[in-house]
Amino acid sequence: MGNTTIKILAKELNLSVASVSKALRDSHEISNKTKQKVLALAKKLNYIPNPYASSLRKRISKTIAVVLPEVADSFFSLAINGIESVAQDKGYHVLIYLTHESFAREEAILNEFKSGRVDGILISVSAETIDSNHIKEVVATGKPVVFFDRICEDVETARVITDDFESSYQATRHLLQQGCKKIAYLYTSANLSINNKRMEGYKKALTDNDIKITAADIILCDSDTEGNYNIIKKILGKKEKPDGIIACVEKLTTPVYLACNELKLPIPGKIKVVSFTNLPAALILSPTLTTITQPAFEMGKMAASVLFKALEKSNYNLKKEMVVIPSVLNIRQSTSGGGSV
Amino acid sequence: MGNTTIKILAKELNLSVASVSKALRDSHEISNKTKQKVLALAKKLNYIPNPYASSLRKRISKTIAVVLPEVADSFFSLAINGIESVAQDKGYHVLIYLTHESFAREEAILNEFKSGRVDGILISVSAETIDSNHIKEVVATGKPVVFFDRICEDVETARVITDDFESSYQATRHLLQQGCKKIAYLYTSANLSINNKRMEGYKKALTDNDIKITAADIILCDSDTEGNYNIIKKILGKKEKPDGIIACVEKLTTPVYLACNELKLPIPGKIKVVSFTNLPAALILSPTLTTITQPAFEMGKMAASVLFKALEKSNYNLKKEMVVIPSVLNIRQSTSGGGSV
DNA sequence: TTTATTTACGAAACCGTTTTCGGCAATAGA
DNA sequence: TCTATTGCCGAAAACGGTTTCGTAAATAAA
Repeated sequence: MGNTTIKILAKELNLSVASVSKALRDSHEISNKTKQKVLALAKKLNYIPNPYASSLRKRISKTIAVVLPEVADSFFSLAINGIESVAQDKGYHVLIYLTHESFAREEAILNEFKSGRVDGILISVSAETIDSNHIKEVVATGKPVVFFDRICEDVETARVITDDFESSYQATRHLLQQGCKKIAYLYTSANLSINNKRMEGYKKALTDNDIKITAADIILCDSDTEGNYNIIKKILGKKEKPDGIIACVEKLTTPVYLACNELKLPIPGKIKVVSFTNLPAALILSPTLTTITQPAFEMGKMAASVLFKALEKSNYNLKKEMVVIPSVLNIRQSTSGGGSV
Repeated sequence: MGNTTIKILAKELNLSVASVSKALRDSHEISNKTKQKVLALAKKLNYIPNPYASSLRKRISKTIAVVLPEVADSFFSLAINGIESVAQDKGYHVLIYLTHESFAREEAILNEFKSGRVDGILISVSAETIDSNHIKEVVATGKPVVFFDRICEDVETARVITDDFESSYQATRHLLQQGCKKIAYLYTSANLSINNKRMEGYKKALTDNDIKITAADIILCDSDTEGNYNIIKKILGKKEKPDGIIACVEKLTTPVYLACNELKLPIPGKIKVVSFTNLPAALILSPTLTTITQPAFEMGKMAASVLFKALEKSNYNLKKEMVVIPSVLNIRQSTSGGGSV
């Protein structure tokens, strides 16, 4: 397709390709008069530089990668919005990759980044990711990598996270203050940094309040809603059932509510519920849901900003960079009352 | 960063770069013995081809673009999952662009696609998009474009949509059957194909049931939740208030429920509600929400599949291609009862 | 006036890969 | 034995920009 190239512009203007290239990049080596002519013709012919030719020569792609587990829940949706908005501002393009929580895919994707396809990487690791060599290898090439939300503790690079420990601690304490005696902690993956931090916060709040931690109250859930529903129903069906629940990811919210409805366990009367979620619908659940909302958009934006700082000044040191943006506990009906109906 | 290139492999093996290149692409011109040696060394040195060099030479980028208004609600999140899954299967990369419902951005983004950065485009147009020349221009270059969900009627290219008219008709009829006499239709943008189709379905259902259409019942909403809340509250505060609501986009759900709560208007007792949404939380709202759920994931997947058909066989004709994947009406409590509490 | 410097441009190499074309040797066919 | 074919490989020209370096003319400095 007869796309206009620099060569065409050059011929048309009786200039060399070198001069045209420089004129387009506003080089001081080119007179204003010539620049005007070049720009005018470029505009007239709707000249659009071939990005790959440019990338090849300059060894810069003006592209970043965002690798995510999935874009199913509202957290990553909002994060993408944040990331994309700053990327667009900076004139960068964003490639998106989903690992679907698979370590193998994550490895393959990261490996490809050594090729120079992208200038920098934003990543939130999969739930299967225990080993982090694939990431370390990319970091070792000098390409800036910034973690957001789900990080690998043992990789020395920038991270943008929220205060998982602290917010989980607060949520647990809140439940205790509301009269809960036996709080269950629901999670979905044993090796995610965020889950561990949240679990630690939960445990700390319990021990700080002289409540001993019961292994049976820490419940590993499934990945599908149906399975989780059954798991939760089983837990809540026991004689020694919890009177409080912390759901550490958004998708556990629905099965929890469903199970409570099914078992005729009134929230917050018999059981109080708090969930890590960004769902706007928390406001219209019945009862309205007490949530810990993560600053998803801000985290995406911040992660991208940190990345661009590294891209713009090559000497910028990402190793020690760490930004913590606090989550907020929104207290609503699902945890109200002092244990009474 | 001393990335291994074909040149390095060639020197190491005493071969020409041409031969190495051919060996890597499994050309018949190269003996098996040589291929083995090349592959072995490539693996050993973790050779990763420079994608931009390849793209430049082959004039193929192995990349597609997905342009979306935003990734805020669950529809586009699910669609991205669908798209990405087939792209990854095909070995393609996906660039994501958000227009944030701005026509100007959409234009700029589309214009850039003439450069060869991407091989094909998946697009759901912005709410501001009335004129479609920017899309026609890209189509005219021969680059495959497929619309999904939000289409431009006047651009001749493939489209993957859902049955907006039909499902809206069904939803409206359902409300009528449940006893509604005055149904309000809430929408957010006047020039979106999907909104128009839905509105037509709504109108047709009314006239088919001998109910005359009242302009005041067709309500243009805002883009922010706060504003919508006020608008809806005003509508529902009037003496001649509706007894049924169709919310044509997901984000209208929360303000509708909030307004009803605030005004002590029981759902479905005084007013019945149905919403176009994919929110899993519809199940745990109180009352549970009757929804029209769009096959978001499937639409994304299908749109990508259609695009790849065009990418794989260049003679494939997208002009007439059109896939309609039906939405489904999930009847729940928010529309139950014959008008009684 | 002579020399030094600046201005404005062009030739050519280069980025890493792909592809065309040509050629040499080994094999097959006559 | 001589020719035709096949198998295997390399030289070189692309792809479309960017960048280095050289240079002629114009200007400034001496």
